[in-house]
Amino acid sequence: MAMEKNFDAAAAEARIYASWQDAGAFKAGANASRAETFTIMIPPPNVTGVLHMGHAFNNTLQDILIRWKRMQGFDTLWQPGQDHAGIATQMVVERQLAEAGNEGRKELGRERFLEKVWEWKEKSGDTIIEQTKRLGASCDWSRNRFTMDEGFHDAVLKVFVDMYNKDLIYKGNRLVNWDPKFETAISDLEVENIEVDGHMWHFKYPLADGETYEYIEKDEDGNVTLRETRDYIAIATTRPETMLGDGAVAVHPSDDRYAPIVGKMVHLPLCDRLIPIITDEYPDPDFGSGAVKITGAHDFNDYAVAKRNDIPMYPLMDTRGHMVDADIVPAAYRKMDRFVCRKAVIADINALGLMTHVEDKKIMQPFGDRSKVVIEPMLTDQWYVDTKQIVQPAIDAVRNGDVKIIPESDRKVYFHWLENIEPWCISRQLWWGHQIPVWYDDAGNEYCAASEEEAIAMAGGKSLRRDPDVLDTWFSSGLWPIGTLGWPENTPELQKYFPTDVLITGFDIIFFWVARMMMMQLAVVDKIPFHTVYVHALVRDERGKKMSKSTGNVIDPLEMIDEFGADAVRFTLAAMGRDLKLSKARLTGYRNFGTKLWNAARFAEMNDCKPGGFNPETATQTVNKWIISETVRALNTTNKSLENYRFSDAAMGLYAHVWGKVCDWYVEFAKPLLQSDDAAVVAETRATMAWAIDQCLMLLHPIMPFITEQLWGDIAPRQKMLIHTDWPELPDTLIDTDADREMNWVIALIESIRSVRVEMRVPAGAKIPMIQLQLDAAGQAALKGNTLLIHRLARLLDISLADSAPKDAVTITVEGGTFCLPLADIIDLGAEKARLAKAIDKLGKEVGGLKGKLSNDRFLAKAPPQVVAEQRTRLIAVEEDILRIKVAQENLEKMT
RNA sequence: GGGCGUAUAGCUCAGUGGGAGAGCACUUCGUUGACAUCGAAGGGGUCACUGGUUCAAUCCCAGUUACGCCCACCA
Repeated sequence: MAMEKNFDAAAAEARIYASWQDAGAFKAGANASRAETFTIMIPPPNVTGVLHMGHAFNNTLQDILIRWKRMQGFDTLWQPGQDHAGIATQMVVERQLAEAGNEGRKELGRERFLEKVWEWKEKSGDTIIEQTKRLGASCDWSRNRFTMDEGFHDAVLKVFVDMYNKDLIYKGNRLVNWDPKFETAISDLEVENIEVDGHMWHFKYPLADGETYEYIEKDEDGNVTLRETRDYIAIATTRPETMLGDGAVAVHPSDDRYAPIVGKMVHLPLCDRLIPIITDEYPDPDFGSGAVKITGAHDFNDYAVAKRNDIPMYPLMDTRGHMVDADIVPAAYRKMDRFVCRKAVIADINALGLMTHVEDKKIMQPFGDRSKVVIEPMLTDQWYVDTKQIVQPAIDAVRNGDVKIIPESDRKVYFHWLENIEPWCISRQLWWGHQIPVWYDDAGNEYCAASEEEAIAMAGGKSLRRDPDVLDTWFSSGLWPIGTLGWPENTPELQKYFPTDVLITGFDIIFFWVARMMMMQLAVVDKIPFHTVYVHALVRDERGKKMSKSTGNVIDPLEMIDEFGADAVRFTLAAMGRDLKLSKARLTGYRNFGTKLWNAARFAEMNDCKPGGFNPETATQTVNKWIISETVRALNTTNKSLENYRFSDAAMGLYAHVWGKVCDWYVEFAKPLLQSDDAAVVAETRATMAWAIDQCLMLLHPIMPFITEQLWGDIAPRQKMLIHTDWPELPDTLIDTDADREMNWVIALIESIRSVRVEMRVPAGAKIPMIQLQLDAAGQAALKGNTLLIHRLARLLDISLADSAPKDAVTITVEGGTFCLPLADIIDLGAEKARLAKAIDKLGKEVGGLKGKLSNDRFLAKAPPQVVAEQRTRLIAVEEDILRIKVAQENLEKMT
């Protein structure tokens, strides 16, 4: 069997993935050889979603950990699933219906619309699963769950009922963030405050009955700066249309300007209504006029003021943000859209001569994160989780270390939010979702139960109607860890895999999801949902911009997989570290890395390097002992990096090992050994080569599963697929420091020779002689043991001995010795002089620094002895090197 | 307004209280029996600025500047 020249990722990936699945390789507990479990819950993507780079990144990290632990023999479970994503999905389906020219949601009615959503879910729900598979994700798909599965649904309702019964969930009439596009309440987290260009309109509200007062403004020193008689109070607003719902004008109690008129009434323009001037701590005397119109039903601050002062609140708008058709709104404005109404109000205030001026102003405006329309505070009945009652355990668990958040800085973000938590509005006026399990009788009494039958029974057989609202999607995803494992049944899986080990997620859902899972799991089963939360950054484009469809800078992971292969995409994502700027150049580089590995394996195959039965302890050749040592180091680095979630360290460490050590040096070193006359040397080197490459495949498998699995099978018949092969366990006793030192010396010598050759413009193909001038015992041993390698890699003709350098020779210094290359015909004296001068200069600076330190008494007195010794040793080495170069310089002088 | 974070080579980023690193890009050379998706050799950095702690600071501390992000009800 001859290996292809390249790994044809496109052809191989699907086949390899299928072979894993056919073998049940991903199943919970597959390949388990120990009792310890390792569990990860996938952050469930939207069921109608498509895979984007964020998913690709997130899933890659999870898969790396799962594959690593699975190979180590842990009883692993990577639990996959999808979220029903209430608003997002309802939005998608509504858009689909509209595009297809079908009846809309309202025309269809709730039941038929939900049928459409389920149809859509069945049709498109597998898309993201198939896409996730292309990435190589080794989830246990046989356990795939959906947040609206029957069992999951039951769990969600049970939690609601339990929390309702414990008064952790209540219904309240208060101001909520209302999305006029989707016509539903949303939670604080779903509101994005964005700074926009806006205006501040300054109005006059006339005092009732034509009353006047003396308005006096003073500066900081108490000097009067303005004194006039006014028959009005000045107010300012960014939202003039809300004035129709004003219930009062508030001023600060300490504000002397308005003291004369506190308690008096003003005539609300455009409305036939008198409203009082009240005092409250809320108005800031230094801002605007210091007087604030109070619209309790349409502003969160005003709501609080109105509550405190018992000011009536007048809801002005309907669910779509249109002015209501009711007495509170003057006839002219009824049914108007809120923004149309704003213009009309401004025009009419102007016409009345009550507008003093308009100010251009940057204002913060709330937008729905999905709908992108301006959020309207609305007074409605909604269901709330009384988060303050359940938040403390979630704070404590992180505070006391039961749950680790990585990186640490995100702990602060987590604490800050939880310590200032507000009640969580969980009802949505949507149709797609878990319908709230509360029924009402005609008198309006509530019956909360897991089923209609129970509710009716509770109501004594009365006929009931169910609350039409559904739950916030995050209420159900907050139960993801226990819900997917079969809670409330005490399933074997729940007992075994819960609490889970690590949650890998983006920082953008720390509040939405992580914090809520913590609160919910602790509230429901009194256990933490996971031991560790690894929070990663957002994937950005190469200029650091957030990828978004509207910016048009989205890099589609599937296209990247098509172009570069899943392994390259995975390696790139793993290697990028915490900050994620994605570029094709890196993808190309890591695709090339796969090819490099492939070619190293081809080399091994061509040279009859067959794995099996090799015990690295038995290696005798220094070169082989050296690569074994390096392999142990690579293993240790990989383990340590992955244990600490240092994915990029793991990836880059393996890159450096495979390319920089195995391919650049070991393969080259092995070539002469493989041609040795000594059959034992050939056999050992073949075995070591095969072993070293096998180790690379095993270590790389979690990051690059496809190419490594393919090579694993191609190289030899195997007992098990690579995915289930035991992760290497190599003792540190295999690290041979003598071999290490020797090979590093050899490498340094070869590099020096090569460097001189290039600088002296020796033709790359030319073989040249080298003269050994002086060499210590260690050097002699290293040289003797590796003559063949040095000859070949430095392209030497021979090595001879001499006491002094001949004319026209270039000196090479290495630790413990001096060599020279006689280059009579080619040497460029000027270039050589410059080279030596440069080397001396560099070393001279270092000597200066070292001597400075070592002659400093305070350094000698206070620095640790070990550091002092180090510096001394180093000084000696550098000085020796300088000496050797000086000899070379003298030689050169003699020649000229 | 509050909080958090970042500043190291042209680019993207590692890193450590004691000799400044990697990948990519760049320059020169190369049909070396695995690999041109490659090889060899190079150039390139006041480690943002200022001050402090220390025998010693790119690293620790304080401040400054710039950028990024999160949270927040200034009408």
